[in-house]
Amino acid sequence: MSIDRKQLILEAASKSFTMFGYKATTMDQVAKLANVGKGTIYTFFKNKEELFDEIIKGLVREMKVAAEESYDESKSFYENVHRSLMRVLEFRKEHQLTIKLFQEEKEMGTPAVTEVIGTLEKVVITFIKDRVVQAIERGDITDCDPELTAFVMLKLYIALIFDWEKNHKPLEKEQILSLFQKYIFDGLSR
Amino acid sequence: MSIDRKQLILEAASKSFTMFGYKATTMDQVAKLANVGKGTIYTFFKNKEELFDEIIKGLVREMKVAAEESYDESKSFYENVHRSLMRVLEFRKEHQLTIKLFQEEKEMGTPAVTEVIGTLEKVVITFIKDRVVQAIERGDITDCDPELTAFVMLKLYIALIFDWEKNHKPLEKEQILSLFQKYIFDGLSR
DNA sequence: TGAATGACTAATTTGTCCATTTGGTCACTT
DNA sequence: AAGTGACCAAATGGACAAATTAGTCATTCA
Repeated sequence: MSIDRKQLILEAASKSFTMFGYKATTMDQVAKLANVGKGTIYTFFKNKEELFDEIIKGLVREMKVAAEESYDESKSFYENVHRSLMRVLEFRKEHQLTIKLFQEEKEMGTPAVTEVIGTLEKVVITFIKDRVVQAIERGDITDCDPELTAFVMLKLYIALIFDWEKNHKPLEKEQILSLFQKYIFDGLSR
Repeated sequence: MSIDRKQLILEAASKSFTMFGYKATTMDQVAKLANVGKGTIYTFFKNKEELFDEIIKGLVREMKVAAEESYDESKSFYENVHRSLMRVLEFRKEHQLTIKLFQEEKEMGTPAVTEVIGTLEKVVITFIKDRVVQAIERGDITDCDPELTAFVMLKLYIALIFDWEKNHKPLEKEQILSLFQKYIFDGLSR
């Protein structure tokens, strides 16, 4: 049996997207990186955008699995957020790709990237929202709008990961976690 | 004494920036709107960018005065944040301008606008930071990194004002205030 | 014989003019 | 002396050409 060409292509494309972004990676380049003919790519993927979407779908799937694995019914909501966040932050490769995509979205506005980020955010918010609903039912957290809460958590995460680095040195994983605790869970009041 | 032409120009430009953004307002247009000759503008302002900067300086000054007026030493930090936020949200005209600028920054990346927003954020963060330092000293809030806290507060504000509207109906002033209370001050924990 | 390929084509992007617009000046008016 | 708008140089936008890139398909070869 020959090597799995589809996998080779996915990995090559993923690497290229991470390094150069969506717009700047050419299909020729992906073919070269994957050591396959360009035509081969098109036997597995209808076009560039579908190749991109499949990579994102894979990323979402892995993230979801990771977040679900780290979920423990018996632990508190905060504990679970902590563990999920930790797991997500440890996905260096996937994380790097999303960072690159956020960059490209911000400074070039590539439509395919904008779209992907939109769905990515929707998926994440839906995921968090469901957990928030459970947490409210269980009485882990105070009553709140689950969608809005998920939205705020995601925005806080993005702000700490992407925006803070623009003018300051990056935050450590542990810092990000403790900031989540401080701002979202405990609050600043005495 | 004739009418204050400088003021006329500032108001006309401000109005035009608010309606069409920085790039799309022409100096001819501003002259027409202000009912002055184009040359007159250049007797008061070196160029378009300086005219823009003066408008922003004015906006910052007014905001600062408003925030300072609404500050009351005898009240708690949260109470003061509440009052300042309320005042800022009531500046319809200035608020409209900043919204337009944020839009232009996001979808066209006009350099002059990017720069202005950068300094605007710096000013706001410095302002909040100072208040946070005081609040910590007074024991109003738990110990925290003042800069990071100011950053988080600003980002939360921007997320609620600008980003939430992309996919949901705008939040009311009262909602925004209560969300600040919920997420930043009280926390979600029970 | 069918999976893989890369030369080929169509479509998109980039680069280069030129026409138009716009920021900025200044001789002239009031 | 303050104010102006015709004027000029610089920036911008649009039309067209050149170059790059996405996507196809006849050919190869295992």
